[in-house]
Amino acid sequence: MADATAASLTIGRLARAAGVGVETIRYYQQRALLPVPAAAGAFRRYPVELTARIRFIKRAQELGFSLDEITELLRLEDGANRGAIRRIAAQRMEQIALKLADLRRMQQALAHLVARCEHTSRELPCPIIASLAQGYSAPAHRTTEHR
Amino acid sequence: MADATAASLTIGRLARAAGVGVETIRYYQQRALLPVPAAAGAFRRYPVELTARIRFIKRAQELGFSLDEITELLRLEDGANRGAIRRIAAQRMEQIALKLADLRRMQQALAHLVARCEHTSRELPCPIIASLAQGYSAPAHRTTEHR
DNA sequence: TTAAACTCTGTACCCAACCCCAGAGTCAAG
DNA sequence: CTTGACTCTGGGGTTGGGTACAGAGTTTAA
Repeated sequence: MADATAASLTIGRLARAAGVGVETIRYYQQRALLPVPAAAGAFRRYPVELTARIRFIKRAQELGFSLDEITELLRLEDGANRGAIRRIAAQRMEQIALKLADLRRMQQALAHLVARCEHTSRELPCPIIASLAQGYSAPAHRTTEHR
Repeated sequence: MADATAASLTIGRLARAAGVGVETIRYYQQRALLPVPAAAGAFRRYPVELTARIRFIKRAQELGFSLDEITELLRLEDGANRGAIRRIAAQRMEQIALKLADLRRMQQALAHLVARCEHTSRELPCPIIASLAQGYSAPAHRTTEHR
């Protein structure tokens, strides 16, 4: 008769309850996003409350937070330090703004090229190709995006 | 006598001329984005024209094309098949549009949360945290299964 | 009671686009 | 002719967020 107060789940049930895979839970444990309960017998048992914690993580990911950022948020989970929480959110918004600007630039450039390509006579070279062949900007230092 | 028309470079010089690392060139060779010239003596020699090809690749990357897409573009480099070229560009624009929509949703959600956080009394829980704790929308797949 | 379904630990692999290193050979300037 | 800068091949590692076994032990429902 285990205690009736803290219902507990096997890792598989917890995973299903939270809508993730077992491996994900173990991975989060490695990343210290989730606690590793002491084994009761051969297998570990997980309090149901962890379901909410996993959902928290997943929801934050939907908003684009990295697991590192989520670790921070989780550290502030009690909500006591709103300044810190808002700072993380603001940082994330700034990253988003940068990425948006980036994508809008690409979109513009592409739209421009495609439009030109549609209106250029077949005798002239394709403007998309031509532009790519010429327009490479600075080799200042590699600027390939990698978030 | 070696031809005076086709000046040739060592891989290091080519890399510097194109503004990339030697490793990058070798990598592009593996990906068949660049030809591997037959070795003349112990080392290979690269025609200067490859500089333009590398710049083409880099410029296309700036516009967000993947190396796979660039391979396609390079296959169409002569510009004969504009329809195909435009299709690739259009695909890329669609990817960008999707990503933009995605980011705008995130931005909105975050802005909303931060604003609420700023205007909520200190007695109530921080809305950012509270929302994360609750709002997770379950993923369609993987309820029971493993694939 | 027995077989399916689960859990444990540990390691390896996936993607993209490279970067870095070792060790041996080679080329070119002084 | 030496020395230092380069090139070759071949392998490994990086980041992020996981996924996929392998092999052994355990639980549980029929």
